[in-house]
Amino acid sequence: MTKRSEQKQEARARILDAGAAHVRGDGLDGAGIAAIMRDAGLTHGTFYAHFTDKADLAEASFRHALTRGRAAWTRGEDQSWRGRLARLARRYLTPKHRDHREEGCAFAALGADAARAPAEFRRAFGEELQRSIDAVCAAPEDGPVPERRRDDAILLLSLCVGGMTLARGVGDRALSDRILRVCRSAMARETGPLLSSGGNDNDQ
Amino acid sequence: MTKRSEQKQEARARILDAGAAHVRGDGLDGAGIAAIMRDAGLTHGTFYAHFTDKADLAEASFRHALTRGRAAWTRGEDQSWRGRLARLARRYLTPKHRDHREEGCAFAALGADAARAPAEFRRAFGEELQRSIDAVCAAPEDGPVPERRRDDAILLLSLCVGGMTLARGVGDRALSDRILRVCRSAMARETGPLLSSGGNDNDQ
DNA sequence: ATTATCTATAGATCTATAGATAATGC
DNA sequence: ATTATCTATAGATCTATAGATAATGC
Repeated sequence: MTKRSEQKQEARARILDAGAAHVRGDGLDGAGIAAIMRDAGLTHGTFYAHFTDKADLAEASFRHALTRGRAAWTRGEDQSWRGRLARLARRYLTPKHRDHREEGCAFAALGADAARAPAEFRRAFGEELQRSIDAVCAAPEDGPVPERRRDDAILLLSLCVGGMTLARGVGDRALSDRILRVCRSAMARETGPLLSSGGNDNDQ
Repeated sequence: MTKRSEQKQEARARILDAGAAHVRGDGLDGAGIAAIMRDAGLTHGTFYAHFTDKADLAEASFRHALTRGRAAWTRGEDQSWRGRLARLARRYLTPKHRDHREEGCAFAALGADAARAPAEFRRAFGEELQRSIDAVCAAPEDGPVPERRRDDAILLLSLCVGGMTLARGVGDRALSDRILRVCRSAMARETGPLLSSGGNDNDQ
């Protein structure tokens, strides 16, 4: 509203952008407040005027990253369930995504970290995953989402996260590329007629 | 050989056991040398008589965990490719495995950590993954492993790691159980006739 | 005499806080 | 006068090292 609160909100937005990048790039522990604030163009100490502590920032950055990611991914021509699946299959398991985890999927970037994180962060992880499942399933104009389709979304997201996790962990480039290729072509197969729901449960 | 070197080797084995548990439980960064040495029944300072530095222990612990895991998992009656697949499908995506990551699969426990680790660790990650792929594929008495079957192993391991990663990250127990259930039943389906290789490429 | 282990600590890193400064708003 | 930001630092944690101790082996 006022110029002052606008200034503060802009600062907070810059901290969140930097936080989302650092958390995905360096992990929940590895991301340091000093480096995040430097990237946000502020000094270290100011941090505590915006967030109560590091855990607060970690959760906000995680949610920020996923909200942005879903917005980018649900944007596009084909808003149907199959269209979204096809976009996921095409864009997720790529070398580009693998090589830029600081701006990629936060589930893959922070999967192992979340398992060790406090309950509050894991609650956020679950809520965001639920939203991502819903985003895969529900085109806005569609009716209620059948549970079988939700199961399919869970399966495909699991494959995406697992394939990306292994492809990123591996030092050998050839093996890493192969993991992406194998999982991507399975995605393409699955988003065809092989899903348990037949992939077209909404079209009967 | 001598009593002295035996004593040292036993100490090293205890450090490795403790290291494998801490690294999987607390992550590469979270695992502290002091706590590991305490669990091994030694004092902090002795550590450097056994390993050059923390990175050395991290890699050795990671390999130790996977070597042990494969030994436990390749033991059993049915040593065929389908038998091993079935065992993987039955035992990996379980609540018990999810709830005890300190003694479970190191790929799932350290997936995100590996992506940020130095090249040396990622080389180890790739080599161990290659060994695990081979362990899934190759029953000792079988002939040469067809590449299609290796692709299937990569796909199934990716699904295992991804499902476990998400199930562990999620705070909500019901959602976590659902992820395990969905991925496990897909595993069971895939280890049936749906794999690209037909699951029986060795039986024609 | 050698060596496996122990005690003590230096040095680096990181979170969080306290007090100062400078720009906005009444 | 209020508040967004900055400077400086306390306190905690962790890796790594140096020097001492005690058990084994020649």
